[in-house]
Amino acid sequence: MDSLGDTIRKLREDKELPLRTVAAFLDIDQAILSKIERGQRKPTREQVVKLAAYFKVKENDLLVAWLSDKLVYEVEDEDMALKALQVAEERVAYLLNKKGKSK
Amino acid sequence: MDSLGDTIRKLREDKELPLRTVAAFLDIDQAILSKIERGQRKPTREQVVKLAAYFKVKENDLLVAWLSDKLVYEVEDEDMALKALQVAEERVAYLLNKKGKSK
DNA sequence: ATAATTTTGACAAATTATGTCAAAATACAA
DNA sequence: TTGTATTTTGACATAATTTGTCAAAATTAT
Repeated sequence: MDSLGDTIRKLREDKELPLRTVAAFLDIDQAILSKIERGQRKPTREQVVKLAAYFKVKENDLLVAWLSDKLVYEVEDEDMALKALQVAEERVAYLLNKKGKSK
Repeated sequence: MDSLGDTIRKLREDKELPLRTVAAFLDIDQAILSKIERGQRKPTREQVVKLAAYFKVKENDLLVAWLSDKLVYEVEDEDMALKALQVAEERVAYLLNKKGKSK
């Protein structure tokens, strides 16, 4: 699976658009978009949503990539990264279950 | 599994120590420790390490709880929280595998 | 070679995290 | 009760991190 940056770059290059154009749509400097595409910066949630609309791809797909990027970034230099992710998963599953039942 | 805050509170209460004492050891105001124990604030990594030493519990156990707290916090109000965690897990597993092989 | 695009890095602005403080609330003892 | 220790709360200050701009350097395409 590609990183979010790779995905965005591909989408942009497929349409042969310069950074300038997409960055203008996002209302940011092209320098940032360049960095986002190469994983040196993380886009905001709003930027991801805008990009999904702009490129007409599923918003959720891009958001999953964006969120998981952030998660990986948060744990990547920790020894117990995997374990922490597993524990987090358990807890989220538990929270979701609880919320589901309360309806 | 308990949250990190609950764990810390139990450890402190077992030894019948006031917030003041442990907070002094951490070199922070007791107000913050109170909030940490109730999950209103997140401790720093250094504070977690110090606490593990102070209470003589496994540092990794506390760090896993701390990290997973942060992960849950990061995704909790997103619909695709679980999916994002799973993707992140895959990626981390992949990264670990790669690192392992390069030795 | 030159024009367009992308990348880089120094810096600024905005946001979020971390902390202090003092007063209010709570628990506990006398 | 009354007083005393402890905990909690919230307003505010400070520090750290994120997000952004800008202009120049590097790269790519004509």
